[in-house]
Amino acid sequence: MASYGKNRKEREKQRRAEEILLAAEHCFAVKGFHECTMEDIAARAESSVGGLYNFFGGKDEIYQAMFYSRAEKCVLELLGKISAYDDPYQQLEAYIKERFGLTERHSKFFQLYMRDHLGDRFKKNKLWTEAIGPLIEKMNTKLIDIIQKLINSNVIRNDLEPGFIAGQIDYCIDFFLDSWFEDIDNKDLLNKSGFVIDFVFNGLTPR
Amino acid sequence: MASYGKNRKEREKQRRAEEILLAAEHCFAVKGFHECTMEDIAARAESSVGGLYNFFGGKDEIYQAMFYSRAEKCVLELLGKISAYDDPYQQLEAYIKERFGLTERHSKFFQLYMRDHLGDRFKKNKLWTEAIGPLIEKMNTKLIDIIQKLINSNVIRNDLEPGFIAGQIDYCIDFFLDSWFEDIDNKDLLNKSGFVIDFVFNGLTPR
DNA sequence: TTATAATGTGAATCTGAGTTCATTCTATGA
DNA sequence: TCATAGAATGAACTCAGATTCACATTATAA
Repeated sequence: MASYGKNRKEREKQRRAEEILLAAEHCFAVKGFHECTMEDIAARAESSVGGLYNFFGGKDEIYQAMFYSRAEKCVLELLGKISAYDDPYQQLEAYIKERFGLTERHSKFFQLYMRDHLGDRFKKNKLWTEAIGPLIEKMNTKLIDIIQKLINSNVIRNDLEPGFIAGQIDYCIDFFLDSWFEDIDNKDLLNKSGFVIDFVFNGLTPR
Repeated sequence: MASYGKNRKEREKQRRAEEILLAAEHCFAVKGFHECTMEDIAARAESSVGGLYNFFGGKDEIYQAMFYSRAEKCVLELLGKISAYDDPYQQLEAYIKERFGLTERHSKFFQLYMRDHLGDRFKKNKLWTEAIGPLIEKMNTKLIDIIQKLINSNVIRNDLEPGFIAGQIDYCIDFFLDSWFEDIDNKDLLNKSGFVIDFVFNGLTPR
């Protein structure tokens, strides 16, 4: 049957495209966007340079397709984990734990994210403003929402902006992530979430 | 007198070279290393492309000369401010305040630093490992030293690694810096140092 | 089996940007 | 005034790397 075969072809093509994205993810993460060549990607995808163009329009398109699909997946996973809880404190814990989990599971992507996109934020290019930005916004909104509930129930002090608190929590997490990347297989990240909770709630003052 | 004229020439050359670095600093900060061309720099320095090569060996050399001179200056300024105090708590305050001050005074440089070097850390290139790394190390050692004293005198709790605390403080500061860069002329940074102190010492728990 | 479409290949082409260089300009010092 | 050295200029050169393309291979469907 014609349509059956066509569907299989479709899936096959999808699969091959995904393999290319996987290769690209690795190469971009290791070298950064500019230093990574189409040959690098082709080699890792066990393809020829020209072959890549059967699936994507060019280097930029590969980068964007790969980057966006990863970012979207991460955000969905994160929101999924949070929604397993009703209690906002547990949600906050889940958020922090899952930030670590995501980084462990998608370490290549986050390596790339840090490498290229802490700079790209300033560039305000299309990929960022139209695709990635909204995703991050969505996550941030969720976190602020949780924090607001914790303020209302007097678990968190009420004299600070929820947005400010959300940012500070994220940066505390980022500290661990950055340290982890500098010595990637030494320590397991998941266990660090307790430290973050402790630090952001109790601070440095002795008890 | 010959030697007199020669010295003036020297100084003139120095001055012109510094102008070029200033132009380069701007261009690199705005576009990032790869997107910034020699023509961009030449235009901003009111020079021709070829003219730049009378002062520097090439694009890389310009970048490195500029980057290192800025980094060195910043570290010296920071250490200078700290050494004005004997009391470690005041030193910590001075550190935080001066981190903000530096960023305000050298905003171009720090914009570039964030753009390119949060990625370059992973690259471990020569500029980083031999020049910038040691500078940062020096600053970090100083901060850890201060924190250790505060732990000893029971101003800071003693159940956390000083290195960990130093990192967390830096990341709290970075949060403000990043926010500032996203809306650069809105808020004055200097006033934020109180927030950092408050947050890292008291945390989120209501009093 | 064979026609056809899809995919793979890598050498050739194109492009953009860093570097070089022959030449011109400017300032110094005799 | 004139000779010389240093600086400025920008067109030409070079080269890495993205893209294209003519051709080969493979898989599907009749």
